[in-house]
Parts: sequence; structure tokens; C-alpha cells
Amino acid sequence: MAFGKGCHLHLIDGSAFIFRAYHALPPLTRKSDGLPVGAVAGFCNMLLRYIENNNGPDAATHVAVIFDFSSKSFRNELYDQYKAHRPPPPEELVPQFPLTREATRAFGISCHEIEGYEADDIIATATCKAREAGGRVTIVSSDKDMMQLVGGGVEMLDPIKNKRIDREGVFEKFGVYPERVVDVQALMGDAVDNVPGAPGIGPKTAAQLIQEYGDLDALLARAGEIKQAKRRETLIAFADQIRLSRDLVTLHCDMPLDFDLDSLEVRDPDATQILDFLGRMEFRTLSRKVAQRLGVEAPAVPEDAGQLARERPAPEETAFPPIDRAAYETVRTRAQLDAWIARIQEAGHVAVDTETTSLNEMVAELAGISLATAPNVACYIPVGHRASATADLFGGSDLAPDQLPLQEVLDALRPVLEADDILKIGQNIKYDWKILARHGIEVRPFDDTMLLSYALHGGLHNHGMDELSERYLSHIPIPIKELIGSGKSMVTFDRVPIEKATPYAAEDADVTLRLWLTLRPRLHRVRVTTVYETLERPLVPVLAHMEMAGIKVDRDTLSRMSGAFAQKMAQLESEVQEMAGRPFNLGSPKQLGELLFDELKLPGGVKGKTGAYGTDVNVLEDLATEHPLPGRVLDWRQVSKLKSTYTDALQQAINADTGRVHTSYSIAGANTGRLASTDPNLQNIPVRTEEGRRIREAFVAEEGKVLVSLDYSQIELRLLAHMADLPELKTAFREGQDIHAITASEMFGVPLSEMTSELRRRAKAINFGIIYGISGFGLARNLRIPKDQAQQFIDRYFIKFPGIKAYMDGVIQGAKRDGFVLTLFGRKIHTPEINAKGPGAAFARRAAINAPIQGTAADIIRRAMIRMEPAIEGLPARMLLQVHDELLFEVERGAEDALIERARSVMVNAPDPAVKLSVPLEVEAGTGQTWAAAH
DNA sequence: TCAGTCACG
DNA sequence: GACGTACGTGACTGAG
Repeated sequence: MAFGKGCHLHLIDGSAFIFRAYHALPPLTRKSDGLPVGAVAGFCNMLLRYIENNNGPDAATHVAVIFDFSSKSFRNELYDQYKAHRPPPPEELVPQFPLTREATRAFGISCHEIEGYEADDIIATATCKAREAGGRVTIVSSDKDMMQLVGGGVEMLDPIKNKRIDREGVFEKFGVYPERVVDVQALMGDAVDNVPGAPGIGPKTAAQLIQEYGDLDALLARAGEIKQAKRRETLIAFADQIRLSRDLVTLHCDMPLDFDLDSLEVRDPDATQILDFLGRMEFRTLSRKVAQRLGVEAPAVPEDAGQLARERPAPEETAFPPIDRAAYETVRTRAQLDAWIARIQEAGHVAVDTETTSLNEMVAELAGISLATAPNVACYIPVGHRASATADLFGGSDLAPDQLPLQEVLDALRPVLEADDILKIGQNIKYDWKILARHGIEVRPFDDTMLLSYALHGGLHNHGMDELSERYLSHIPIPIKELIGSGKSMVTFDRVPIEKATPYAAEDADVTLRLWLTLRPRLHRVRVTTVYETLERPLVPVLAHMEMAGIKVDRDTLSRMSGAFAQKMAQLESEVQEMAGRPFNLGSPKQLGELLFDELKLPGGVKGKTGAYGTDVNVLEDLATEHPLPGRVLDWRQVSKLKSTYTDALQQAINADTGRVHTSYSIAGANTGRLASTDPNLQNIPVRTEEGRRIREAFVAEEGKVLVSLDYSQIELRLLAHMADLPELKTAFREGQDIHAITASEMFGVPLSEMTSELRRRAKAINFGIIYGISGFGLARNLRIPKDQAQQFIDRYFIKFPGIKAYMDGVIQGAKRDGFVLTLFGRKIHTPEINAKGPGAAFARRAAINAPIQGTAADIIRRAMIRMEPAIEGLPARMLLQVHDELLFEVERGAEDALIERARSVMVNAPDPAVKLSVPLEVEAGTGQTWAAAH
């Protein structure tokens, strides 16, 4: 059919589809050869959805998908900086470009691209032709550059919101009608495409100016009449740049097209063709979907390469049989055990999971061990299950019958668990490593599925087994609650009947093995192998050693402090209640808020989203000028915190056997690569207040030993200076100057000799603020100064240190483009919320700015820790704790200087040879009998 | 189990 | 131009 009146042409912006598909979906690869196909899968889904929705009054009679030929176009000849900041497409995406063309054709839709032109120009030209021929046009795209084409039968369709945009829609967006859109765009510029525009003029001002003056030429001609001085000068000074910007954003309607509209007529999809393509891509789910829609039988696609449910971004390389718990074996005889050992030696790898009586590895007793060598090939070896479900009158009970003796099992498994040529696979293997280490077995070599996931998907989701199983295997393992219960009635695993324990425990090993089969092949494709191999895996034994070493904590010191705190609390409590005129619970923010703001009618009560008054330290400090009560409450809170969280809880945490406190570090807990310390958290022992710091006096060295603390000085600021390229700060660090004073001097133009502590304090707050993704509001609150003044400081900082702005923009741009940011060592930190709408995006932006800095610092100390053990070998010293930028050691008295020398060298040189920093790292050292003295 | 608070880097 | 605001953690408490 010839295109003309009554026809309706749909032009789909194919490149936008591809990028959206790429970013919206998790990485996906073709099972048979590892070809990345995630974007292709997403693209096909979008095409399918488009076809399904293509009916009703706006249905197409003609349709084409238009692609960009390459990133270079004639616009680069107009302006060599056009799209200059745009990085090359991600490597995984490149091979998918031709596949999306193939997909389009398979779906029976024409596709076109022309060298030297952007898709936008082809769409513009086709649109003009269609309009001239008297037909309608729908441009399927959310690109605002295309809005200039709307009108006269041309509309846009935003495929994300499924919303049509007409002339009024354009006016809503730009404040002008389509014919003036280029004028507005010329003024506002476009950071993404690097269209310069007019500096300092944004969308609102641009629209207002064009509305007022009619069009851009009139505006530029009459620029001298503008009242605002700055605006007037900008428009005069940058007139040429603005005209150039208009040329850049104006789409061309006169391109030579190598196709005519008639050829774009909608065709019925050819099932064979589509299914053939989807089959080659190994998209099983999509094939099924298409077959169903077209009413043909679904072809047999061997592997599911594209489970596309967003909630369950699925097992693309997993053609695993469903979990079959009935297939699991309970190993009760020596013959069975030997058969498993043979099977493991045959396979060369085995997933291992230990079941114990406690989450605390230092006290946990082994109940059993499960193994898996292949999907559904798994067993459970009970070794410590009890005969009765509950303890008998004497507090114990006998072992259940038909279990191999613990020691026999361990002796039989030891050669396997320590064999160089058998890979042991665990989920959070540090746990099992420690359990087995307590029985004299050193597990190696090993892989850890939790750490694989952390290296691959840090920031996207958590890395616990249940979550990984659901996400990557579409399988929900048996919840532990079903076996041991919860709360008061919870029992230990050794009380679980073996018949119930086997399916649970063997399933854990099975799932772990399947996760390994799924995740391990992705490492190198996503280029995080080095991260996993140098920053994650080697840390496991290092942390295990530290955790098992523990740190000596003096119970008497804590106990005495607890008593003193209790007295003080009681005194403060009666004081406060006297002031209040009635008793109330000081620990209840709700009661306190009501007292302060409803009863005492103090000013400034602000209710949060739950309807409760805020009563945090900032609020109470402000109120302290009005009334004596809030200050006393703050005192009470401080003491209460110290007592409950530290002096009391720490005593509970002292291990009865070792007399020491053994924390547990989570390697994959923090998004940035930092460790987290739990049970108890030894990374937040007080230090900032005099009173709190005394808690550290309870952390002591053994008799004849001392504690040594080494900490990186200003590591994050140093990294900022390096990464954002701030010459003044780099020099200051090289010369060992006072960094905050230098900052203040640069910012406020005050010579160092005249520096005041107030200016320095402000500069310091700004320096930290920068690392956190500063905002005027945040700085204002921190410094307790007006917001506009805080904003002025920030502006001045940006002007004085232009590298900062460039760094931040670069990070944000990268995060938006890739969905992740990188540390200097290649750790990926995903930022899934970065393109979100609403306040979530602001959060994500600040997190994205902070992540490379905090993450690089975390990587550096990880490298130092991994190298520390060999470096201090031979010294009577061991590493006990890590507190983000500090390492705490225990060393025999007399050897502390040797330790400091070696440890400092390791820490200072930790980035070598992977990264060469342009600032030196410095490490401060201290020694003492207690942590308070050493720090 | 959640929200509020506060300890650390 | 509005909206909520420093980044990253874990533990304890009250309250539902």
C-alpha cells in the first residue's frame, strides 16, 4: 500500500530501546557460548510489547525501527566537542548491536540506519515525508530532542510511560510549542550531548525568554534590552555559541533516505522466523511467550537463556534439574562416606556446608556436614545429632543412633578438604572454615558464592543464600525456622531429627553448588575476577584468624564502669523527673517528645512521618538553651548508651574459654567494600568523648604483650585529592601540611599565618562534606550556619578546586550510564537508584559520589591486611581488629618497633603495584597496654 | 519487627 | 522548582 492519507507511520528509536534494555536487565549470557545477550532479550521483549499494544485508533499501518549508525555524525564537523564526553558503549553491548537489527527483522519490521547521520535525523526526515504525504506519524521515543517534530499529525509516544505527547504535551515539557523547542534547547544546552548552550540559563529561564521575545533570533537581536545584567551579558557574549547550539539540536528533514515509506507497511509476523531467532539466542521464556501469542507450538529450546521476570532475573546459564530433596542421601555408614569421597575426587570440586549448634563459630558444635558434587547429588553426614528433641533432666542427652563418629568423619574428609586439586565451595565459607579450623582442618582451596555475588553484584542486592537462590535459581530453600523454630521455643540444630535435617542441609550444599555453577562463569565477563581474587577471597583466612584470635577484654573494668554508670543514670533520672514534675520513661522518645512539646510547650517540635516528635541530639541541643531538662536527658542518654551497648553487652560477649571477645566481620555486608563488625560490633567502640573513650581501657593486651594501633591518616581526603585531581591539596599532602588549614586559606584567601580556628573548622567540615556528596542544607546543619552561607562556601570551594565538580559530574554520569561506579581497584558498586525519580535519586547521587572514595580506602586496607600475615611472619605479633582505617595488633613487649616498621610499610605501600597514587599515604602508630593508650 | 537514637570511620 | 538532604555501618530500646 502506498503511504498517504489515512496511513499512520510509527518510527521507533531503536538505539534508545537498546540502551534501556541493557540497563534495565541484569547481565545475561547465552548458555552455549557465553555471548552477552541481555540487551537483545530486553529489546525483543520491548518489541513484543510494542506489537501487542499496536491496535486501536493509533495503530500503525507502517512501521520502522531506526538506529544510529555510529556515534560520529555530521554534527561533529559543526562542533568537535559534540557528544565528546560520551564514552564508548560497554563492551558487553557491542556484539549485541547487530543482533538487535537481526531481531527487528525477525519480528517482521524494517530497520534502517545511515552512516554519518543520527537516528534522530532519519526519523525527522521520514516524519517530514510522511507528513507531506498526508499521513500521521508516531515517534516512539522519550528523547526530548524529538519534540521539535511534533504537530501537524505528528505525535510522540513515550514507551516507558505509554503516554502520547502532542503539541500541548510539548508545551508542558518545554514551556513553548514544538516550533520553538530548538530555541529553548539552544539556550539551555545539553550536558549529556555536550551542547554548550548559554551558561547559567536553564530550562525555566530559557522558556521564559523565548516566550517573552518570540524566538531566539529576536531574543539575541534585542539582548541589550534585558534588565538582568548577568543574563544580558551572557546572551551577548555567547551569542555565537548559542547559535551553534541551535544548529546542533536542530534535526534535519532533508536527508537522503535509502528507503521509501511504502516499503514500511506493517506485515504479519512470521512465527518461524521469530522463533528461529529466539531459539538461536536460547531465549526459552520469550519463545514460549511468542509461540503462545501466535498460536503455534513452542519449540524446544534447550537452555533457558532469558528468564526475564524482573523479580527473578534468572538462571540464564542454568539448565539445572529442579531441586529434588528426595534424591539427597543421609550418610550413616563408612561405606557411604567412602563412596562420597570417591565421588568428590572424581568431580574435582565439592560444595560444603556445616550445620552447627550456634551462629557463633567460637562456641558452635558440629551437628553434621553436607556435601554436593552436582545438582541433586548431595548428602548430609550427621555427626552430632541428639536422641531426644529436648534436653533431659540432666541438661544433656545421648547422641542419636546410626551416626558416624565425628572424629572418623573429619579424618576421612580431611584429605579432601585440604587437597590442592579439589575446590571446596561454600556460601559464606569463613563460617565453615572456622568451624573446621577448630577441628584442625584448614580448608583450601576454596570459592565462596557469597563473595562471588558480592564482586559481581555489590550494591544490587544482599548476598545471603536464600536471596541468591531465589534470584538466580528461582528456588526458595527450606527456611531454617521450619526446623529449629524461632524465639523462645527455638532449639539447636543438633536437636533436629536427622530425617528432617537431611533435606534442609543437603539442599544448602546443593543450592551452593548451583550458585557456584551460575555465578563463577560470570566473573571474567563482568571483569571483576581481579577484585574477587585479590580483595575478596584471600581475606577469608585473614579474617578467620583475626576473629579466632579475639581481643582480651577486662571484665572487672567493665563491671566497675557499669556500676558507676548505673548510679549516674539513676541520679540523672530522678533529676529529670523532678524537672518534669512526673515520672516518665527516659528511654522512650515518644514520651519525651510529648513531655517537651505538649506539656512543657517548648518551641520547635517537629513531627516525623510517623507522627512522633523528633528528639535526637540536634533537637535536644537546640532546646537546651530554653530549658535545663533536655541537656540532662542528653547526659542520661550518653550514659545509658555506654552502659547498655558497651559495658554490659561487652561483658556478655567475653568467651568463657578464651577470656576474649571474638567479633565477626562480614565481608559482603557493606556496599562500598568496607567490612562490618558484628556480635559484637568492635568498630564502634566509643572514642570521641572522654567518658566514652574510657571503655577502651577495658580492651587490654595479654600479660607481657602490648597493643599496637596503626591508622591511615586522612586516607579518604588523600584519595579525593588524587581522584579529583586537586593540585593544591596534593601538594599540601606531599609537604605534610595541615590540610584543612590549606583548604581554608585557599577558600577564604587568608594566609596560613593568619588562620583562625573557626575558618579551619569550616574548611574541615566542607572537606568532609565533599566526600559525602555535599549539599548546602547538610553543611548548614553541620556548621549551624544559614543555608545560603553554606551554599556560598560550597560554590567557592567548587570554583577554587574545579577538579571537584568535574570528578562529581564524571562519577554521576558514569553511574547513570553503567549502573555502577568503580573504585581505583576495579570494585564495582552498583547504583540502581541513580536513575530513579524523586528523592531516591538524590540519595543515590550522594552515595555514588562517596562510594569510589570510601570503597577505594576499603580496598587499600583490605590489600594491606592480606599482605600483613606474610609480612609479619616471624614476629611474635598478630593482627586483632580492623576499624576501617585502623589495624590493631597484639605483640610481645619489645617487638613493637619491629612490628610497626613492617606493618607501616605494608599499609603505606598497599596500593602498589596496581595503583600509583599521586599523594603519599601516611600511617600513624601508637602502642600501649590498653586500646585507649594505643590509639 | 519497626523506628528512633547514637556509637564508630 | 520542589523536596529532602551529608556517606557507610550495627546495637539497643520502646512500642505495636
